[in-house]
Amino acid sequence: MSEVAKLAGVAISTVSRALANPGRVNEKTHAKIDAAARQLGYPPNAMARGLRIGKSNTIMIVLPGSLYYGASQVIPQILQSINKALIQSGYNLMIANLDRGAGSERHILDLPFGGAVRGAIILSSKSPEVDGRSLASAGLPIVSMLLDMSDAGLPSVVTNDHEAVRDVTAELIGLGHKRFLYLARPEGSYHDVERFGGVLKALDAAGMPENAVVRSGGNLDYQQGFQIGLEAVKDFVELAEKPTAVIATSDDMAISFMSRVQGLGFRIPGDLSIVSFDGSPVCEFCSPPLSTIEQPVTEMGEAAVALLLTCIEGAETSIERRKVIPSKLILRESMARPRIEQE
Amino acid sequence: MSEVAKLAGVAISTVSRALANPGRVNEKTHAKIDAAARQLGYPPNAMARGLRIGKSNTIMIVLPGSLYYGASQVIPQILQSINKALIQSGYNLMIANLDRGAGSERHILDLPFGGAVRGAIILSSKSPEVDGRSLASAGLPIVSMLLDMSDAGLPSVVTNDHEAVRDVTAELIGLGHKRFLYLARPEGSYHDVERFGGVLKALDAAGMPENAVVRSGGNLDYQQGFQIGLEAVKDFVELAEKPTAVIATSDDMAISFMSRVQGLGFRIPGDLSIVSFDGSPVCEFCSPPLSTIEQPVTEMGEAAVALLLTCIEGAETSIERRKVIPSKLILRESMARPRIEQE
DNA sequence: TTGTATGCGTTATCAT
DNA sequence: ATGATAACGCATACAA
Repeated sequence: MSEVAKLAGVAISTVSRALANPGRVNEKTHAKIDAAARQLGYPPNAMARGLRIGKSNTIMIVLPGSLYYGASQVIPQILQSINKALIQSGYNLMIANLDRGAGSERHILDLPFGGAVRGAIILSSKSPEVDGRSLASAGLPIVSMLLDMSDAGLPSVVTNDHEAVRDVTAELIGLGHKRFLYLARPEGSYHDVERFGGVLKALDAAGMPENAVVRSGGNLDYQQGFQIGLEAVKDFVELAEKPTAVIATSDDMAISFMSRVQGLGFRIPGDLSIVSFDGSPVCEFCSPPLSTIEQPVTEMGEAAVALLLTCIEGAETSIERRKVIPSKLILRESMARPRIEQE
Repeated sequence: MSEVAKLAGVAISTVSRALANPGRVNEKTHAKIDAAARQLGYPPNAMARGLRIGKSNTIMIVLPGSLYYGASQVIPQILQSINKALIQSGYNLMIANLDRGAGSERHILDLPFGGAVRGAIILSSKSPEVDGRSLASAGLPIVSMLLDMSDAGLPSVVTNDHEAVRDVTAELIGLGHKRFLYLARPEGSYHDVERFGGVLKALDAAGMPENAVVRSGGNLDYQQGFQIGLEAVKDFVELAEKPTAVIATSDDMAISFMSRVQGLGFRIPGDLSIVSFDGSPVCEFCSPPLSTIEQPVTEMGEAAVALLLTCIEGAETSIERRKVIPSKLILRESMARPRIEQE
């Protein structure tokens, strides 16, 4: 910077002003400085700037390991939309994986406490915590995504999990289905509560009993979606009264379930209708093409960034605590009327 | 840090030494300093440290937009393995998307030139370049991954694209196949050259003519894998002499091709054998289960990190220019003998 | 082994 | 509107 100042014939502080505050410097000198900077190929030093102003321009995304598996595109799409939105506002994106073991938690916490990051987008219900330090205690703006953590004080961006599942269940009921198999996420998790609640709501609205739906997979703490689908097939074959519709809470579960259950001779959608959650592009090419509830992850990513930047840039106005972006049901051949009317 | 020094009753420089160079300080004082630091919850400031030593501890991964789509898990798996390996060595991972438009290129270049990153892992053949600045000219250690850029002077981590495709083609020939359809990546790209070269090599070795294989999809510059598969179906139906085997260069292409072509009444593997590339977990649940060449992306990520850190930490020894990690052919039902012997 | 002092590149405060 | 200067938090050369 001092070289730029020398070449432009001004003081170093003037250069700083010209490059940072576009308004506070004479137009002519500004032009001279710009020219000098370009000529010298002057690159502003991010760390010096960060040290001086006490703030970084890096945002951290906290991803649980469980999100990394499967055919859905949530991780790539989210990363892409978030990064794009951040760059437009002059921020960078840093990845923080929340794996098992204190090592990753410590690393995640070192980032904000070391002043390296300015804000965080978190996609996990459990926030890292070690040695009494937590993400929240770092005094860092945090936005939750996918999961509603607004009760814990975190602005959240979610989709309408409950209503979407309720609606598709109602749709299945309307088609004539009376017994359901529900492939669950870990029991008690946000998504499990919301989505299974949607099933129960629809049953209730139709005057059907809660035991019209059988759960599978929810007792497993952490695993691949494909595995849940395979386990669910075992549960399915043991059921005396076979469900005619399956509601899966991820495309992976649905895909492995469908594949295996077809191998056992069950016809889809003849014997069994299936609908799942996520909206992976690959669902279109399953046989039969799989109905799925598409999560608008791109929009959710953009909304999360917008919310986070609002927190960071400290708009006086009270920030939104919870933003819901509706999902979209994509109907395909895997859903139909049950072939055999029950009872 | 000064507070820690005061509490421990030592000078600030001693604290610095104790925390950075574990050897150069008395054991007793070290303990005192550690205690004081813990008591105060002292977090070292990453930016101040970076400014002082002139180096950052952040690594950048440059991802082309084209990698983001599809059912394969390359992006998540690579990110996970790279990040894990980096953390173990005390580095952080920053994402840089190489999208179309100069905006993203400029942003990518600002990172190294601004001193924000210490090294880069690049998964694209075209390195960003704007205003005469390029990634290479930033004087930054760079490692290429997936693509062999060792000719351009970049240490590279790749899989054995050529040999893997050659071998699987030979396997198909051994099964009795005589005509092939090849679903290509963008023509002339590294992967296209390597993999299609493998097909030709196998044909040659079997004394078969080059026109035993028909290419599809390579004329398209940039698009989703699924789309290539759909286009290929159009090409396929127009062929007078139908191939009996399809070699796809991504699972996405294979999945959409297989889905559509089955819809037209072709039987797999009866009428048509299919093998693809990537090793996505979802292939196991296709109907029929899809043979695929599994890219060892996790090991490749780890190797890329190891290579990059070698460059950074400047081992005197000459660094490896090209590391090949072999892929693994996963044979499933989509490959079989052709039902109808030709001619 | 430990303390003192300087500088990394930038921004902000205070003069001019 | 611009220039001089201090300070951000840390690491190191040097002195003790």
